Amino acid sequence: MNNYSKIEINLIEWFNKNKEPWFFRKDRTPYKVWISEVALHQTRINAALEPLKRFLTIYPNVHSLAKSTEEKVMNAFRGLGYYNRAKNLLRGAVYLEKYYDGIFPDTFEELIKIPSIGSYTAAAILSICFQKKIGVLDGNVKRILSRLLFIEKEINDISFIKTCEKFQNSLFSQIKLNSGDLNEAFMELGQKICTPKNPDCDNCPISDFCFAQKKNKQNILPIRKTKKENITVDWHFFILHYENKFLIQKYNSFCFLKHHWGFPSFSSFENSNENKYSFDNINELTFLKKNNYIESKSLKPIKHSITHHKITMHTNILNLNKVIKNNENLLWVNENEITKYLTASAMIKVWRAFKNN
DNA sequence: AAGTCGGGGAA
DNA sequence: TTCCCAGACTT
Repeated sequence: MNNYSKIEINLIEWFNKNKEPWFFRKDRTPYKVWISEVALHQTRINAALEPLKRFLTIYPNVHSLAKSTEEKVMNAFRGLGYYNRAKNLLRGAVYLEKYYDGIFPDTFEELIKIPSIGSYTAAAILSICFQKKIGVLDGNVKRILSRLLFIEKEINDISFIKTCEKFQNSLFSQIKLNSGDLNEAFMELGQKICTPKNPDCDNCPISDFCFAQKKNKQNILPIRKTKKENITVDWHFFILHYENKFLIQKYNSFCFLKHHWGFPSFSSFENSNENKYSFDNINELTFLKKNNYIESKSLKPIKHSITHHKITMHTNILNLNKVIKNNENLLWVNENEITKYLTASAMIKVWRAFKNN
């Protein structure tokens, strides 16, 4: 038996003993695998479980998703972050309806043309749903292979990827068991054993084949690009209160959370004197210039982060004595309606802080 | 090839 | 607290 076979058998055996009974592993239709994989991109499984369940309940199939709207899909995706994924899921569903009558194709070339499906998601769908012999290459697998094969190239370097793909082609071309299981085994190994820090090599089913482990260098791999420096940001929100309503607006061209609904706000950045406003024209919100409010109050600042921005959120509550006119980007809503509009975690944090105040 | 986009869990 | 990372798209 060659090493590829041993790796396959050891991994599958380990997976059968240790796999988690995630709900999204029960019904492996291409649609559910697609949505699940996209929801799990760049996020921890535990954090994604409830939002994913909710999304699949609201949109149980391609057709229901395809006929929805961007705003509703983003709200169904709330809590998961990277909301372009939600918009791309909608685009993907529309594309599937238009070109495939809602039925998933089963080739790599066709799948990656669908919005939101890249090489990772295509390989996941092909192996899990169609038993195609193709390896997925996500962050987990890259980390494992960097150690297993001792790849000292920077992760995502073209030669790093080539080395991984060459190994996977050899492994999967001679696979005897289920290729979807083998892919999931790799990823779950990355979550539980071959972790970013302090991998648990003693309990690793393939440590006998791991070159990094032989050299005791598993902790220095994979090699990553030096990360972008954090930027400190102060983000000021205005909760405008008039009778029973609150003013929210669409962030069409703001620096954060584009296309989300939120409270009128502006950000100030370190090393910059220029503030970014969530409203296009400062005259839209005359309260900032004139004293149109009866009383104001501030909440305790809240910490938040968006990619490399370290944000302190400041909330000002203003009780107005006259209403600011609506336009398409400004909306007065009551407490019950507002939760339908607030999608991003940052905004929900602000709203909760206000409610608990 | 590089920039962008959220969020929470681990250390 | 700080650090870390489970892709795809646009330019």
